[in-house]
Amino acid sequence: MAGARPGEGKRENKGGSILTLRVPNDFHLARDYCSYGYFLLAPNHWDPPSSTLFRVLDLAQGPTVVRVNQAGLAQGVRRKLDLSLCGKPLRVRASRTLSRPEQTQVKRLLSRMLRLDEDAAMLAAFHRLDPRWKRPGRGRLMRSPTLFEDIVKTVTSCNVTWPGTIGMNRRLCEVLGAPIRSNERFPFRRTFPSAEKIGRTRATTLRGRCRVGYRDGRLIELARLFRVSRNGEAALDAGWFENPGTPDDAIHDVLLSLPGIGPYAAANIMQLLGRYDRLPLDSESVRHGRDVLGYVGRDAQVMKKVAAHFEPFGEHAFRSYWFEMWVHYEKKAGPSWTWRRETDAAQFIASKL
DNA sequence: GGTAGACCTGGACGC
DNA sequence: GCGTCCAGGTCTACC
Repeated sequence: MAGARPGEGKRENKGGSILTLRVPNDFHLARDYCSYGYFLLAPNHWDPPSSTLFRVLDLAQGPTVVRVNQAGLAQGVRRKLDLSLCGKPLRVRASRTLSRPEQTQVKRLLSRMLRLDEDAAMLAAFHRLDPRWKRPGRGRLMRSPTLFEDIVKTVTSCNVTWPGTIGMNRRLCEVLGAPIRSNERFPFRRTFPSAEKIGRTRATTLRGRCRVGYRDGRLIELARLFRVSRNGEAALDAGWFENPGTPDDAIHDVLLSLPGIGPYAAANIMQLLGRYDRLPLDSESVRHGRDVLGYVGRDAQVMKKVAAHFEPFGEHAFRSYWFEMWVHYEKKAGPSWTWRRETDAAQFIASKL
């Protein structure tokens, strides 16, 4: 189990707290953080030369930036991973001094992002079913620190090209995010906006300044459903979605009933919740079906063939599908941990892949 | 249940 | 620099 025990591995640096976060034996920060496209979306930032993850977090006593490294890493952009780093602890530097509860909060949020609590038995089962990913150690998929952010990122990735998604997320943070208090230079200085903040934002602001287009009303509705009221309750309880005991079908049905969420988005949010049996089929799936799997026919026919191709992977279908596509991207653009957000983003358009 | 068209933005392209 | 076309998933109306 990962995590900094209270009082363990914690130091005060001149600018802020330093924590040590233990990780599972097979965890590699560069490989496992740069495993899903959201690692390129604000307020996440990956710095390839220093193999450092920067992230603005909204903590109990205000926003802070954390810098995360894995112990023993070498400087400079490297195409080949040093897998001997697997399992080495993470060094987390905060931009300010954190209280004890905030240290626990940082641990919890980073653990969700990096899937440090991923079920080891499930990972092993995935590798048995699809041995292609055992040796490279692929299995974890990066996600956001909160379910709400994952949902907003999914909605802003629908019906838009990837550079558009990058722009929407950057502007959501710039316009609605809470600012950090620090004179240091960071890639981002504002949090991802909370459900409370988006829920009380005007549609004209979302459309005009964040340029989310017709998604404005849908994002506000979603935010109001996840917004915690004064009595501490929300119309939608994130804990219910995150609870492993909640049946897959129940979650899927609720997701499909939410504004802005159709079959693709619902399946994608399911995988972000660690439920990998559904495939979020979209135009990328069709491209993959044609270019990599060699299928022919109309889009709908190719999509059906892609679904049938991954059906034997059962409850691990998404991971097999995703890493197959991800390796294809890496063949075109180099290893994901060498990608830069702004300059490499344009490559991730179906027509160019 | 299946299909068509509208919804927006940003990039590519032609002039 | 301007106008046009196109890509992208969801939603609604219609058959």
